[in-house]
Amino acid sequence: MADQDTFDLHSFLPYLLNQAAEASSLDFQSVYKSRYGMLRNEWRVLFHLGMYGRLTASDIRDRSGLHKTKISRAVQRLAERRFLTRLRDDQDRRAEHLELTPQGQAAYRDLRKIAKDYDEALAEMLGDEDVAALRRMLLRLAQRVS
Amino acid sequence: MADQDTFDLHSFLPYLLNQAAEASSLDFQSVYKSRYGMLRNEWRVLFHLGMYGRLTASDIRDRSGLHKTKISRAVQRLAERRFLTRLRDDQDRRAEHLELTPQGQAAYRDLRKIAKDYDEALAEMLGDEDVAALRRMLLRLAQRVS
DNA sequence: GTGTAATAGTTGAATTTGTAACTAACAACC
DNA sequence: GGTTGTTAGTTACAAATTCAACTATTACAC
Repeated sequence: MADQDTFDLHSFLPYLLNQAAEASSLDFQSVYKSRYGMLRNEWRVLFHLGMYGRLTASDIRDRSGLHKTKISRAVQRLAERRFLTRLRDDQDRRAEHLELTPQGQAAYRDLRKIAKDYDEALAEMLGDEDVAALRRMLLRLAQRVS
Repeated sequence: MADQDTFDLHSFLPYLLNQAAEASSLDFQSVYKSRYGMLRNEWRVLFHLGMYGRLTASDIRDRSGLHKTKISRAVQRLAERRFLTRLRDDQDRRAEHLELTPQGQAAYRDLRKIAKDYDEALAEMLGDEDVAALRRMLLRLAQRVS
């Protein structure tokens, strides 16, 4: 059992990444969940629309890597709750342009502020570590892993 | 829309962490799924037992942070497939001691080798970045975020 | 001992996610 | 202008996760 080999689960990158991601997600989740009853995919869609303005579901998929069914359902719920409006494209009637309502924009600005503060708190927690290098490495890992 | 403020979703740590974690998890998932038909919680339980030897479900919960229902169901499936055995404790008959079968140990060693190689490939992909610092920071974030 | 609380682990119902199939609209080719 | 292929987005069904309730056992107080 547990024969000798230098492997430690707790320094295995996929495991570490998951633990860190889960912990920070849960923290931030409690914010958008309690304040706006949103789910993870919903705040992601909200943020994309908040940052880039009017987009179609496909635009969001291309930018976020989120699967189209997740986007479809997130958009549905956000529309029901009047955070965004859907506008059929006249040229291509398959596509829909999504845009935040004033209420959606307000929620975006509110959450963006909180996200920013939270991000800064995380960075501070890392003390004198090189947080810029952390972001660089995470981006690298996210972009192409295999 | 998108009014001026310095916030970028793509450098937001919880978002980056999730993207990186998801990408690397999916990669590694394809290994244990195709080779042993395991799910994520199952390889985690397998690894804990492989590394530490005989443990109870509660031990695993304490060490991994996994929820007890996930552990319960993972153990059930691993036992069905003869990767581990369950032994009722005589002193405390609520508790069960879990231990890998020879087959479970073989799977563990096989996956551990692959994990190690994969981890090294990830580190290599990061080139001359400070991977030790990355692990340190992730551990820090995982341990207590808020 | 008897009653109450705590712990180990399981189960069931409600949500959420993943996968694949689907509809509708456009594009391109003949 | 009809056939074939592609794209936008939705829906249906299966699988996985969450949450709360549950059983069985132990611990503690009196």
